[in-house]
Formats: sequence, C-alpha cells, structure tokens
Amino acid sequence: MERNRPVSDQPSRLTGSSPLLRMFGLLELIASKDHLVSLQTLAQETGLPKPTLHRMLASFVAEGLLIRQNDRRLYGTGPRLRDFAESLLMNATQHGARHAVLLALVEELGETCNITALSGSEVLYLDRVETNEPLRFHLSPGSRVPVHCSASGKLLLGQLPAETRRSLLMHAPLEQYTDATITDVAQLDAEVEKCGQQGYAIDNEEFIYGLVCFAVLVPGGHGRSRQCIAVQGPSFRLQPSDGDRVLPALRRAAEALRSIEVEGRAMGLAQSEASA
Amino acid sequence: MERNRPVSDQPSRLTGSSPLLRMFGLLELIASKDHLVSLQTLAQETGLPKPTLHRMLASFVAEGLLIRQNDRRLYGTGPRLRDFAESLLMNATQHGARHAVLLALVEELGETCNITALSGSEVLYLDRVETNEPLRFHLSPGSRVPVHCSASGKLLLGQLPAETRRSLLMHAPLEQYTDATITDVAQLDAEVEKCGQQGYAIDNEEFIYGLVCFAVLVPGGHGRSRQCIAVQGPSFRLQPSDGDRVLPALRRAAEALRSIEVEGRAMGLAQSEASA
DNA sequence: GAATCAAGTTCCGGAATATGGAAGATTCTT
DNA sequence: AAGAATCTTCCATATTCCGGAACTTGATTC
Repeated sequence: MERNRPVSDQPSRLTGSSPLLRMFGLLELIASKDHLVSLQTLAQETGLPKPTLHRMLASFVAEGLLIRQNDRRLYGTGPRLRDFAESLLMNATQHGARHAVLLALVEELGETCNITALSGSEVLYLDRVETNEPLRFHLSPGSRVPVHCSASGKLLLGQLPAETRRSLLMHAPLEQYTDATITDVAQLDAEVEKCGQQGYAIDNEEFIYGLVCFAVLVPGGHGRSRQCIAVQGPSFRLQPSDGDRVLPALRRAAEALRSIEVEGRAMGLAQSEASA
Repeated sequence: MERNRPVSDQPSRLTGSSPLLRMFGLLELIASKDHLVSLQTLAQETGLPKPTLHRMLASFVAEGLLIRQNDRRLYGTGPRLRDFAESLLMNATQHGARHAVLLALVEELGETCNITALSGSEVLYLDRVETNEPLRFHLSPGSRVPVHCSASGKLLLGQLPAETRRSLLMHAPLEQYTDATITDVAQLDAEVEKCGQQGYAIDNEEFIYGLVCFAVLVPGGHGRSRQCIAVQGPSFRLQPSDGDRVLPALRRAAEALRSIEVEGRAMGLAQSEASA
C-alpha cells in the first residue's frame, strides 16, 4: 500500500520496505549531513510526520546513537554511532582483502571490474573498482542488472538447478535492451549451457550498447559457485576477441577470492566452536 | 560501558528497549567481528531464536546492508554499511572541533595535516587542512592512499589483530611506488612492529618522491586506536630527522582529539540518562 | 549410499509495536 | 504581550514483529 505523500517536492524519501529499514535510512540521512539538523528540516526532507520523526529521534538519543545539541534543538551523530562506524571500517577486512583483489585486477587490466552475485532474480554488484580511464561506464555499487543480459548472470544461472532456473526466468520477463539481448528462453538456455561449458561468459553489448563484459565464476566450496568476478569496458577498448588477454587474469583473481572465502569460513567455524 | 565481547559468555542479550534498537544492536555485533558470522553463531551469542534472526538478517541483506558469502552460509557487512560508516566519520558532528585542532596544528607546524582512518584495505582521509606554503601536495579529503606506504597506514596496521593483518596483506597488492616503498610482507611486518614500539610512523618518500610524512595514533577509548593524525610536507622542508620538532605537536593534537571524543561521549551519556 | 544429524528456512496465529491527527507545551518574533 | 512557529505528548488503530513447530538442505558417518 502507498504511504501518504501529499507534498510534491523532492522529499528524498526514505526508501525502505519496513519501518526498521526506514529508521536506518534516517540515520543515513543524518550521517550524510556535515551539520546538525532540526526536526523540522528532517520532516521536510523525508516527508514523514513530525510525531513519527520525534519518536524515532527520541529513541535514538536514548540509545546514544544520536545526541542533541544547541539547547536540544538540533540532532547530530552520537558516540555510539561513531564507535560503530570505526569498528565497522577496521573490521571490514573481508571487504578489504576482496577489495584489494579487485584493485590489483583493475591495475592489471586497465578496465573497471566487479564482484557479483545473484540476488533474487537480478545480479547484484557486491563490490566494484573503476578504471582511471577518463571514459567509462558508471554503475554504482549495490546496483543491479538483469540476469539474462549480463555475463555474470548467464554464468550464475548455470549454477542453479534446472528447476529453479526455469521458475526464475518465468517470473522475470526477458526485456529487450539492445539488438543483441537474448529474449527467448530456449535460446538463453543454450547460451547458459555454452557459458558453463567454456568456463566463462561474455556480454557482447546485450545490456547497453557499447558495453562489453567478461566474467568467470569464483570457485565455491563444493561444486556450486555463487559469485562472479568480471571486467567491463567500452567496446572499442574491450572486445569479445580479447579473451586471451583478460581471462587468465580473471581466473587468477577468482582463485584469490576463493582463498579469502576459505579463510573467512575457517574463522567463522572456529568462532562457533569456541562457544561450545 | 564495554561493548565488544571478546569471547562468548552467557546469552548476553542485545541491549535495546525496542525491536528497532535491537536490530541496530545486531548490526553492531556483526560489525564488531573481524570475521564473517553464521546464523548459528549469532543465535548463540544473542540468545535470539533462529527464525527471528533469520528474518532480521534477510531484510538487512535485501537492503544491501549485509551480504552473504561462502555459499550463503556466512554474513558480513555490505557496501551500503561501509558507505554509511565513511560518510558518518567524515561528517561527524564534532567535525567543527576536530577541524579546529587541525587548523591549530597546521598553524604551528606550517605544513599540511590530515586525520586518517583505515577503510578496507586503504587509508581514508577524514579531514585535512592544507598549509599556505605555495608548494604543496594536493590530495582532497575523502581520497585514499595505500596502507603499506603511508605513515598512518603502518600505524593502523599495527592496531589490527595479527591474523587479520596477515590476511589483508596477503591479498593486497604491495605496489612499488618509489625506491623506498616496502613491498615485502615480512619486511613490512617488521616496520609495522617498529612503528608500534616507538609510537609514531614515518613515510620517507615511500609513496611519492619528495613527500615525507609523520603520523601518530589518536588514543582510542578501548585500547585500540582507529584514527591517526599526520603531518606531511616536501622533503626539503620536512625530513625524517625532524621528529623532535613535529612529534610533540602531533601528540598534543592527538590528545586534543581524544578529549573531544571523550566530551562527546560524556554528553551522550548525560542525554541518555536524562530520559531514563 | 543410506542413515543421521545439524544448520538453515518457512509458516502463521497471537502479541507487541509503530503510526499520525489533534491538541497541548515551549520557544522565538514582532 | 500577542502571534507564530516549532517541538512534544496523547492514544485508538493498523501494521509489524515474534518465535514454536515443522520442514528442507547439506554435511558427516557407518
């Protein structure tokens, strides 16, 4: 159902399906300001009723996440949020190691690279490092692309049980983005099969004109993989025939990612056993 | 109060009056781990029922706050959380006071100074004040430099658990920027150790020819520090032998930053008690 | 390779929480 | 001191969350 949205400006709506996520969105909004904010300001920017905002802010203040300053009129981030942020960054070494692999790959190939995974019926970008080339495609990390017209998507589809794959493709219409987009299920099945055989996939301008992409699977613990690493670039710098140049590097990076995953798993297990 | 639990104790429930705050507590718990966690582990540590946790985690994953790795068995922080943390630290409300400390330091030393933190596998500039000298290196706040060839990076690496540090360096490309860049892991380990011992670090043209940098840690609340304050300058104005001149000032500034932090914390507590 | 076991996932009725319009306080403004 | 704007409290309603029980998946053992 739709929430009241009487005001027609551009209230940077807090996107969030549940109240819980909406509250996190509020924190994000406050954290993104380089100055303190008032209730009134927040009401205007979010479009939320003031009593609602007041209640949210009050509970954050009670928990030490936010603090009130200037005679209690303005809100800013509190010590607990700073602890959280610092702790997060210091401990995001999984990110760190993974990010480092991407950095090295971009350095070597000279083009933007991504780590991707399947999320629902779309391909999600887990992390990304952009090339320094002045001309490049910009897709923000956390964004999503359709499965049927991305190199990663075609590989990840191949890792799904046939049954699951079928029902997934049924629900998501195969939209035609360019002339090269595969929109026929049978044809897509054949393409997925082919990619699985050869161990890599190419997106040859199937999603965006001028965008070419190579992807390989990150080896999973046992049999199935759920992540890809991919390189993308404009078609005049990266072409389908460049496989010999980019695939070895991609495979090396994929192997590096696998070893990170294994370490992470080992630590995770050690942790759970430690509390027995 | 202490927030990080070193090892498992009783089902130490997530402190939080409302479900909303409890969910934030869950994020804090995950962010405080230097490794990925499983649903089972979280269930044990929080005492929450598994279905409840599963639902919470699923919604976080759907929002991009968390990501799942290792065959979807383990949870870790996602890109959106990292953005949040960085944005928060760069805009922190005591920014004003923090900036003032930097200004005073630059005034005293006559060279550009920065406040830095670790983010993933790189060093992030949280804030920065440039000298008025006509010749200076330009790096904007928000930009990043490699850990292995920056004074801040070498100090912050020393604050990580050995295991974590090893894993990070293993996968980070120790790129050679200048003749002085340390690219050998063992050698870097020794250097990090040495910096930790002496309480400061020097970057002696290890990243950019002609750029020398001194850094000290900002004392943290819980033993470990997560931020540095540093001064940098061209090698003909700032030399490794200038420690006696710059280190006392740096230490004073670091102490000033710590006290700002403590004040903020005290205010936060006062606020939260007022509503108890 | 079938049995066993542990971890992860789904279901759904009941319980607890969030919602926001209206109205009452508290400032700031003139 | 009246007027205006913002902040705060109230509370009936509707939405959301909760978690025991049951089911599925995947790993381990015999």
